[in-house]
Amino acid sequence: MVGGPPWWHGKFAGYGYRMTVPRQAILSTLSKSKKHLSAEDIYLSVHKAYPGIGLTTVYRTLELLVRMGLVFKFDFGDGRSRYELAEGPNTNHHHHLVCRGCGRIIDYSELVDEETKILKQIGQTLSKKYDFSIDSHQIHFLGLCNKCK
Amino acid sequence: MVGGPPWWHGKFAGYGYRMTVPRQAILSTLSKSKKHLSAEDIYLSVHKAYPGIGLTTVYRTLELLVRMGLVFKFDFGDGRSRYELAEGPNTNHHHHLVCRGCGRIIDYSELVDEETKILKQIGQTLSKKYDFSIDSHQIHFLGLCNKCK
DNA sequence: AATGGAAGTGAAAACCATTACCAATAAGGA
DNA sequence: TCCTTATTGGTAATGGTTTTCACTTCCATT
Ligand SMILES: [Mn+2]
Ligand SMILES: [Mn+2]
Ligand SMILES: [Zn+2]
Ligand SMILES: [Zn+2]
Repeated sequence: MVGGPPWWHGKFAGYGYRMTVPRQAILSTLSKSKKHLSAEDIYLSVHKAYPGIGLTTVYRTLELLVRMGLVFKFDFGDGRSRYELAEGPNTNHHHHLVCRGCGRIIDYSELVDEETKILKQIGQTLSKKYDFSIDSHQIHFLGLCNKCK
Repeated sequence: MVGGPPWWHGKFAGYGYRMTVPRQAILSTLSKSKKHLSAEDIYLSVHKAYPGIGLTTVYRTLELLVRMGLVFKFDFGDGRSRYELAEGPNTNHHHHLVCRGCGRIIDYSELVDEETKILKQIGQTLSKKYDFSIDSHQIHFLGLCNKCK
């Protein structure tokens, strides 16, 4: 329940990156939110505590975090990218239902175990056949939510 | 092998839409390509045969076709949307490997039968639980292709 | 054939999320 | 503390997509 340094602290030095205040703040914001935040969402949130942090830095940091595998980047079709913390001690593997009417996103983690089993198998087959190293996957179900149909 | 009117001809009148030259041309371009075309790709292709057709119409038409379910729209992370004809007599259900290094997209249709089986099941469960009507799904495997790893 | 309303179109301008640029700053090992 | 270099923030561009608006085409009805 209590502290200790956040679990991502170690990840930076190893790559030759520095752990800075903006990076802390952005990771902290991501870890506290359960939504799918846009770059601007994150900028506004971070900006309250650290008004000096600029939007450019948010974009740069997100790109870095995605490259490091700490954050997932999604496109749900609303014209801006959405970010969420990758699986860690506090987040579970899940996929998404995307409403084409209102853009609502529903996370689901039911049955991901079954999915995962089959996807792992498929991933292995594809890796071999196409000489492609897979490091993550996304599943989107598209349709209409209860309010929109 | 030979003609008859394209299979999509019927789909328009039913919705109160008209079958026009630009729409014909765009569908024709999509049906002849095996790649994942951007709006500009389509514009350039269509423009050769019909120099009068504008980029705006391409965007508008693609939006319409996506709404009608005749075309799928994808975001593979290269900053522009990509389109491909939905499944018909000539196209098969498939999913994608997306290379984070060079952006290469690999279509695969191996094992989609197994996927489909499980996804149909999962889709039903989710539909019911979230009162959400699913009309399509996408699976992306992200990683590095042989040239990039 | 003439008419009128609705659907469709193209050129240009506006939009806006993201990126490039560059001078200034801060992190962290020696 | 000093030095090297990663990092940052403001501003200006970039570029894919959307909006606007006047004009054209389609088609059901006189
Ligand atoms: Mn999610
Ligand atoms: Mn494809
Ligand atoms: Zn909805
Ligand atoms: Zn590649």
